[in-house]
Amino acid sequence: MTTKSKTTQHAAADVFTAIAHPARRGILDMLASGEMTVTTIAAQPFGMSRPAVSQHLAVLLESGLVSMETRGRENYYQLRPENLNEVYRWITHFERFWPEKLDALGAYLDTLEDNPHPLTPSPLHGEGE
Amino acid sequence: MTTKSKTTQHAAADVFTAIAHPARRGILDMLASGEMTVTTIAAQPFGMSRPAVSQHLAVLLESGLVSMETRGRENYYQLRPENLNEVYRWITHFERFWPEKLDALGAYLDTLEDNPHPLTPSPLHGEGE
DNA sequence: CGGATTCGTAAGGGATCACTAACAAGTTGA
DNA sequence: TCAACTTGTTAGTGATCCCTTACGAATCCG
Repeated sequence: MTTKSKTTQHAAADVFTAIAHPARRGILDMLASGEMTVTTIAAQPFGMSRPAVSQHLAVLLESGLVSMETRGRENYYQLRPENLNEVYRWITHFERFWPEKLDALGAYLDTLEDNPHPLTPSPLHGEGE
Repeated sequence: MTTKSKTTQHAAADVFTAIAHPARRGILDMLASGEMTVTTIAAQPFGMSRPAVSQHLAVLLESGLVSMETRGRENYYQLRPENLNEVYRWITHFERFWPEKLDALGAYLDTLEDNPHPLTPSPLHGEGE
């Protein structure tokens, strides 16, 4: 049912907004090395407390850029780059200024969208533009 | 340049922040069809006044995503996709999850940064969905 | 069982953003 | 020169964001 107010801080799950914050990009960069817990991420010199990291992770989670898996008392966050495809698609929109090599990748990401990983809850890529 | 307080509203010229707003992306989409004036852009059903568009253009201008050229009493805004390369580069950072075709384009955009040739806007290409 | 972890979330305040209305400066054409 | 047009900018308000502190729930280990 798309619970609207889940985290009290934000209402939309826009991917562009999610990657707008440098800390959020840094978190995604870290997650590219493998799944991590909140404590591990917050241990890095991000300059903010663990709750702040947790809130950023909530934004990333709702935008679909990361996924969470609870194992014991630890929550492991994993990168979910498929949902980055919305940004990629938009940038590809300007491909007429660039080489056409982008087109091939765009098609590939297209197939990813049709056949996502079984873990992905696919939280609606609406936002018709 | 890099005058800090130029528009009173923002302080940073972050490209990620610039493309975070849907209206700003819409403006960039329009500019992909060719250079336009503020009046032409504001004439589209964006749902906001001309000053609002002007302020969004100021953000885009400072982020380097667009450039302005004053001709007579009209200001023509042109798309500057090379500066979108920062976003593209970051997304490429996750290329290990994607095909390696991205790498070639990244290098090409690198050369674009050094040699920004005049872009060739296709007037009215009918780029709709 | 009880203390130590790990974590998400509520509450609060400070900062920034986004928009509208009003104004001032520069340009065009008669 | 004067009126019309195009534009950027300022002031001001309402909303949103981001972070910290504090708290409660759940889990692991001795």
